[in-house]
Amino acid sequence: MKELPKIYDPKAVESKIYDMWTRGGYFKGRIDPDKKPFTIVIPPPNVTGQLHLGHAFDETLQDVLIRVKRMQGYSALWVPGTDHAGIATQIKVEENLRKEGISRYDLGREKFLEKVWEWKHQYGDRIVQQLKTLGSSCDWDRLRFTMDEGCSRAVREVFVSLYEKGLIYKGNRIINWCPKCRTALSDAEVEREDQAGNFWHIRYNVKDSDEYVVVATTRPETMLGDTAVAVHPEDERYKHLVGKTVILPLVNREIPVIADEYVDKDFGTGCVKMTPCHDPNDFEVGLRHNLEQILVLDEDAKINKNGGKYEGLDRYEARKQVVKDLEALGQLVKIEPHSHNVGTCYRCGTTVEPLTSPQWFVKMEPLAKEALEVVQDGRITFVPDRFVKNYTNWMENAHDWCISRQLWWGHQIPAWYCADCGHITVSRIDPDKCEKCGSRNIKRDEDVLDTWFSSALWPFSTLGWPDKTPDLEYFYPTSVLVTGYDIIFFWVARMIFSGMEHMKEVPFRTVLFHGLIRDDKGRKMSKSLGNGVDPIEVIETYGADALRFNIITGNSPGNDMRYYNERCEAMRNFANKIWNASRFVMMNLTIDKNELPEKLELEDKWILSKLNALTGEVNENLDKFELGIAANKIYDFIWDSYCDWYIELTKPRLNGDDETAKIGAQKVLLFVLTETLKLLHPFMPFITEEIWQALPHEGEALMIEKYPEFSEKINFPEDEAKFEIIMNAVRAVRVRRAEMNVPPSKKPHLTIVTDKKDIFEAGRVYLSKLAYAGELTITDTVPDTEGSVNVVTNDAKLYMPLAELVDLQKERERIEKEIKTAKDDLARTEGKLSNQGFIAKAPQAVVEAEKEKAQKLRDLIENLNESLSTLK
RNA sequence: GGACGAUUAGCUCAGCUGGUAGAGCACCCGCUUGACGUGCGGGUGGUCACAGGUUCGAGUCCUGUAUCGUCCACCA
Repeated sequence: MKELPKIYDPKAVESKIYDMWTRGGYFKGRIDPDKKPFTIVIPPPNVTGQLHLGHAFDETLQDVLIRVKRMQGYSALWVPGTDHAGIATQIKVEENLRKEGISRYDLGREKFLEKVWEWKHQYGDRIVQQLKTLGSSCDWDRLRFTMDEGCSRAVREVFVSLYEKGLIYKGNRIINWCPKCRTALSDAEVEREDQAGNFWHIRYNVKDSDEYVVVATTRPETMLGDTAVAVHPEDERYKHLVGKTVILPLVNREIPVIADEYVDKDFGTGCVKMTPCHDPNDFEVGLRHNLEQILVLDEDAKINKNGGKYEGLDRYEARKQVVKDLEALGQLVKIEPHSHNVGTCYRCGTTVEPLTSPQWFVKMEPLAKEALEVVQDGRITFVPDRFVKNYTNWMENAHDWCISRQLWWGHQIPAWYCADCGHITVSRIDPDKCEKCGSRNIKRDEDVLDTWFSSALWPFSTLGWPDKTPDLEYFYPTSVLVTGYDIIFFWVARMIFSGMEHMKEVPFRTVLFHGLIRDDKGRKMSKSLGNGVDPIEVIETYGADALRFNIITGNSPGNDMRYYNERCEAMRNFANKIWNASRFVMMNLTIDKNELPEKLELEDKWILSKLNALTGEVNENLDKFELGIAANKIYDFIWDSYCDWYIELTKPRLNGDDETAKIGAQKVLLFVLTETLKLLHPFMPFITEEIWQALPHEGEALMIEKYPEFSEKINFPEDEAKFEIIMNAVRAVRVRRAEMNVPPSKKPHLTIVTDKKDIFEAGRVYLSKLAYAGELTITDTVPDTEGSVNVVTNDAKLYMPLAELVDLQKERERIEKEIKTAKDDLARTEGKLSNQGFIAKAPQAVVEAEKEKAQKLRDLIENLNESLSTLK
């Protein structure tokens, strides 16, 4: 048996163990008709940089699930991969170039993309490395990237097929435009924030009349693009103006007054300026009334040539100038402070500008229908289920999805425009001529697709789709998707309708949502705050197992959690505890086979039965995705039951002369430790594997051992209860001694008076050790108790001659106090039992438990009374 | 304007299908108990945000209220 160091050093074992697993090929997902598949596809981390704690959380949950299932005999596959992250990555690379003083335009598309690929290789590899450091048991042979050849084919196939079905269309519609990223965004990519602003009230004069209307706006510069003023059809104040025209100030354009239900009579002045090109509502109204569309902003959010003399001004400068000019003209009625909601780009935070632009869209309504059904009818389960409501609400109201991006990094849209006939050719293979007129004068769309378009296909594109691969056949649908609730709309929703549309089957059976990891003050971790925690640094300090256990415990599904180094420290201590317990077992081991002895002592049955109960509970909680509860139970068992009690209990046998007893203790120690390591392995894979390898074992690796299951063979509830009687006595003695400050070195003669002599006799060997007894007498008759300290439990009265420490008066008071507490307790219990409602309506088991409790209290009171009467 | 979450020991959090509250850290007392001081034994500490209700019984279910947080939403 090899000698283990006193303190567990994660650095010395983690990479070694990981290599061993890799060499063994244990991460490999194998198609095995005799096994059930269990599949997870990783939410692909962006290749923008490095992993953060949020990833560590995500990956740990997945690794626990996949390791458990693998041990339970499933053919487990965890597909790893990374995401090209269109905007995010492009921004990063552009920032990098800017340091050298060049822009992407200087390089040109082709050269720029080379640079991005370089970046991708560098950071993609780094992320893979970090995933391995965490212990992730991914099948690395199946590593994928959203822009690799296969995924790109999937994207192309989906785009073309949706286009053919009429579910993808190109249209000049209002979209969210980020002037900094210079691209269109989907609704999901726009974040909303309240900003302080103003309501500018502007007077529009009615043509050929002294009348005027006043409109209020938060964005006065957009008036340059106004093409109507709208009022409510029933609004008596303005009814007579409908059909007339007003003169748009500054521009001096005649625009009609129209009536539309959209206008709220009671809000503002009841008159709304209509800017169809720069407001989504106005756009809709404009369509209804056939209003002219005048776009006044360019892609940098500067006023374009339609803005007349304001051309070239930035939107905010234009705002100032417009207001100033209006004021000069006397058309500005008033300015009211008003906070309003503005959209910002989720990548760069710039205020987005709604504007009309020719873009590609996915028609949502037909796709949403089935996506809603599968979640409603349970074909997909959300954990926790409260997110169903969130999902449903979004899916029911989803607008068409703008999928084109004016970027270079991404999947280029497979559409070709004919310069001769204007036809758009959308094709699976690059065409060399227009499919309609045959002209060779065609040009490919420069735009790329939304990153999330390819992510949406991830569960099946990674398994080989659009080909009919054996992987796809066997591993799809995937089993569980693990992800943060923050990307339910971006990703989860879109995977669901994509799976249903292209695979005719759900992409996953269960979605396990987790929360966000925040800093110790509850703030979101972010670069700007500088409060981010690097998981790799944490692993350096505390070890991967400690980080994993920290993340898994003390947190319930779907809830955010705060990260504390202190907690990691506690988990590192736990790892060290296991290490030393194992070290103890190994030091005492003379056997080389893991098997239970023929004869089991009471304490053996107790620990085995406890282990068995733990096994049952762990499995139950894993089935419910309560990983934190499962992990906590293992923690408690190892620390409390195994280390603090059982190991101490075996010491007399291990150090004794009885060879059979010695071997027996070793066997149970080894058996329980091994089973515990199996239970713990998915949570703390490194240390458990390292220890298991050093223990007598059959098989190659712990990670492919069978996960323990509840077994009647080691289920001893009665013996468990009997042993608890001894434990209670030990605890009672310890409490008394602690109260009197008796040091462990002081070992008085202990007399146990009980009618359960056989039980205490069974524990004789270690009872004296744990209760610090010099000599031990177990009897049913009360001895001479002169000068004794009395200790009382339900089942025994214990006496220790510590005359010098005994103050009779205090002893009497203490016992009387205990009697009173017990009596109060009993009164409450009996009150319950005499309550007819309780007896009649409470479950049988609860009533029984209550009766048992009453009996125990009566025994205790009796013992206390006797103890009091013999006090001298 | 909707929806959701949180409110439990000094701090951070558990507490599943209702049966008089748990952990880690912190704090206090004691310990060279031959695995571990990253340890051992013992202990202090909670009217479970508030108000009602259902129930024999509620931290746990229902209805409100308050505070904090998140998401969704086209009021110009």
